[in-house]
Amino acid sequence: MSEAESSADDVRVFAATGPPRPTGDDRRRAALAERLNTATLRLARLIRREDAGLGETPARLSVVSTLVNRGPSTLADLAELEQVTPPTLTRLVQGLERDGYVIRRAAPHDARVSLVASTGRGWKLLEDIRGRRLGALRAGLAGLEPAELRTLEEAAVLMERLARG
Amino acid sequence: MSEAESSADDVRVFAATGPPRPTGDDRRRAALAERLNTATLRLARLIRREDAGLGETPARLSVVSTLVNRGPSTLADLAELEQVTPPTLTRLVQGLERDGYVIRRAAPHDARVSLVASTGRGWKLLEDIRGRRLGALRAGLAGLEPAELRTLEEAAVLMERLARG
DNA sequence: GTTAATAGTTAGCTTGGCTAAACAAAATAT
DNA sequence: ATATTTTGTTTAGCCAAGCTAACTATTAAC
Repeated sequence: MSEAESSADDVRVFAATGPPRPTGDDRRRAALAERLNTATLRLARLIRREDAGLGETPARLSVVSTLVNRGPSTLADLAELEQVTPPTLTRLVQGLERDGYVIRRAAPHDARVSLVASTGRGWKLLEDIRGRRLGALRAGLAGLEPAELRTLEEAAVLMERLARG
Repeated sequence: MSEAESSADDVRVFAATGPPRPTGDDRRRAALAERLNTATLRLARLIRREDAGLGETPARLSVVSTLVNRGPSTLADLAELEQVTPPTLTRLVQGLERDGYVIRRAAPHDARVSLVASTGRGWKLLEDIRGRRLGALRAGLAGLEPAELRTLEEAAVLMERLARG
C-alpha cells in the first residue's frame, strides 16, 4: 500500500490542496475492503466446489457457460471473455467439440474466423452447473430473514458494479 | 436440479404434507441465488487478477497466506486447508522453501511429520498480496455512498455465514 | 520383534496456462 | 494485379499444479 509510506507532511499537503473526504471515511472503506475480500473469496470457493461433481474441469465449464450465455462467438472473442490466450482456447474448444458440447463452423464472410456455439448437450451441462450452484446458495438463503435477503439483493448489484471497475 | 423432474403428483404430495413456505418467497431466493452467484464470481475474479503482478502463482500465494494466517502447520493439515492432496502440497512447499518463503523442520515428538512455517519473506509477500487486493477494492469503494457502504458491510457478514454453510 | 498404520515423498500422467512460430485468408499498397 | 502486411487460428513446445499409485521411513500395536 503506497499510502502507508506517506509522512505527516504528505498528509498536510493533501489537506492543503483539499482531500476528497475526512480520514474516518477512508478507514471505513479500508475495513470494508478487508471484509469484502475474504467474504467474496470464501463464497466463491463454496460455489466452485459444487462444480466438482460434474466431472468436468472449471475451464471447460466456463467456456460452455459463456457460450450459452452470450451466444455463438468467434474464437478470439471467446478467448478475451475467458481471459485466456487464443492457443489455450483453441485447445479447450477442440476438446469440447470432440465431446459434443460445442460445434464450430467458419464464419460466412471471413474464412479465417471460426464461430463456436454450444450444442444441446452444452445447454444441458450448463443447466446442471446452475442447478448445483444455485442449490447450494439457496440452501444457505433459506435460513435468512427478508431484511437480510434485501441486503444481499442490493449488495449483489453493488458488487457487480465494483467488478466492472 | 432434482425438482425439475417432479411431476404434478409429486407437487401435490408436497402440498399435502405442507411445504415450508409460499412459493413467492422461494422464487425471491432463487433469483437472489442467481445474482449472487454471478456477482460473487466476478468480484472474485477482479480480486485475483490483482495477484498476477506479484510474479507468484495463485497456488503458492495461497499456501503462504494460509501459513501466515494460521501459523505453522503439518504438511497434511496444510494439504487439507488448501484442499489439495499431499503430493501436490509437497511439491509446492519444496518450491516455496527453495525460494525462501517457508521453512520446514521435523516435529519434535514424531519424526514422520514435518512442520511448515512462513519466513519473514513469506510475511512480506502476504503484505504485498493484501495491499494489492485491498487497493483494488478500495478504488471501487471510493465511488460509493455511505448508505451503499453500509449495505456492503452487512452483506459481507451474511456472505461469510453462507460460505460457512 | 514382527506387523500395521501413518506421514511424506517420488514417479508418472493429465489439464490448462503461456510464448513463439507457422499458416491461411483478407486487406492494403504499389 | 501482384506483393506485402495484417489478422485469426493453429501447432509446437514449455511449465505449473492437480491427480493416483507405489515407495520410504517412522511410529504404534500385538
